[in-house]
Amino acid sequence: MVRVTDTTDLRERRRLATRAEIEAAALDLFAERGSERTTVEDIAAAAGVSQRTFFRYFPTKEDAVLGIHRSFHRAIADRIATLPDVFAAVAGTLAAMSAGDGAPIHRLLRVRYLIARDDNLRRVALCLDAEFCRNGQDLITAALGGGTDLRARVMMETVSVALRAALDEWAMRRHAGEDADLTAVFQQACGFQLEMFEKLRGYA
Amino acid sequence: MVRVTDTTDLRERRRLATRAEIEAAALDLFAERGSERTTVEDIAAAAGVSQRTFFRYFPTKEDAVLGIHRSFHRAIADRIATLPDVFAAVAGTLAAMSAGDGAPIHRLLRVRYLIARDDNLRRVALCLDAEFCRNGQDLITAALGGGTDLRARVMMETVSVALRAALDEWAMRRHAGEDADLTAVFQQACGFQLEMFEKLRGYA
DNA sequence: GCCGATTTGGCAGTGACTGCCACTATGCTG
DNA sequence: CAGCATAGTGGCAGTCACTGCCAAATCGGC
Repeated sequence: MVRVTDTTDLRERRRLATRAEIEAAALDLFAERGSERTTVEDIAAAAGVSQRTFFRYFPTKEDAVLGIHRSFHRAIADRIATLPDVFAAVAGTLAAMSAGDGAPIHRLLRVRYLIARDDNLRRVALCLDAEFCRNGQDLITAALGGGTDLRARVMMETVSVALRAALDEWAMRRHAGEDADLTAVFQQACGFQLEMFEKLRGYA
Repeated sequence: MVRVTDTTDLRERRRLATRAEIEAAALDLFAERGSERTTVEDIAAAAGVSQRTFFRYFPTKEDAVLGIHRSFHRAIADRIATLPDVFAAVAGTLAAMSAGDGAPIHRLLRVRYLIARDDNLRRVALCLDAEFCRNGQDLITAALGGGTDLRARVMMETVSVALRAALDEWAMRRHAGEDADLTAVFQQACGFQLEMFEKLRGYA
């Protein structure tokens, strides 16, 4: 996504270039000293723009690095909209991403690794996940028809747990040198959930 | 929890009274105009203290109303520490609370209803839930022994989903006049999860 | 009634973010 | 190619959350 070239409009190109520059600067600074010890002024200066301009591109400093996160959510939501099986939608997106040219997955890896070690960033990412769940919830209730809103919510948030945990685990393992597969880790996380409910069936 | 009397120390009593006053003021103001449209100055003035003093009692304005939330988490964590079955721990806490004198559950009801309608508050509460999950995760790995940290995380976060959804659903229903039972709603939420994984077993 | 510890308020400062205004650059039009 | 509407940028002032610091008041024990 977000290809800097591929557009004839100079203004548009410039805009995308600036955006990319800010994102890169934020990524570097966050990795270096953490998001809390980095000010918007720092990021803006590193990207060669004013603070005011920074806020025209991103609403918060955390948002500057969470772009892939957002597009990742969008990709999953698109799948959910067509086939309303949340597990399949996530697994499919993960597989498609792993099979792709590698750029998005590398961005995701870097950001997820950052998130895993940065409390502030993790909080913000968690809120984004919650937003994503609300969207997905609406898609599911729209597709499967109304009735219990609670069911759709629980479904979305439950896969979201497995997905989030898998992303963190994957990022940590990859950073440690292992060549972990995202889809595999996700399925492992789902496996733990399944196991929980296998035991639970005793109660209910 | 937080009994205003029951202490001989006058200072301590005063402190608790001030704390309770601030909490009540925040609760009222948040209910009236939402947490974002309420400033710390507003809360402090309503509670009859300075802004500086407010921040000696609570680190953020959102924290002023999330006290029960915290003690609720503590109660669950205590149970997990003794018996490391997360479902049982949550269900047990819920049952004990419902059976109690009613004060904590009414506070919880009010706050949860607030949270369900206030985006900002919901975000903060979600972050508290995440913190709670991290604690619980540590307790589980400590009790059940190490190995996969991922499993403990997934377990905690998965029950947390059911719990959070149940709390919201319960608060909404109760506010609508129905006399919904928290434990029952929680079990319903868990039931939806179980159902998900019953279908999932086809894939795996 | 005095002393040490606690609590409080005020004030200045930082950092996130917004609204406003003037300035510049772009790209379209005659 | 000059001229103009529009988009993009920077600066500035302002609000709000939150912190550190210092002085005044209060409390509890002697």
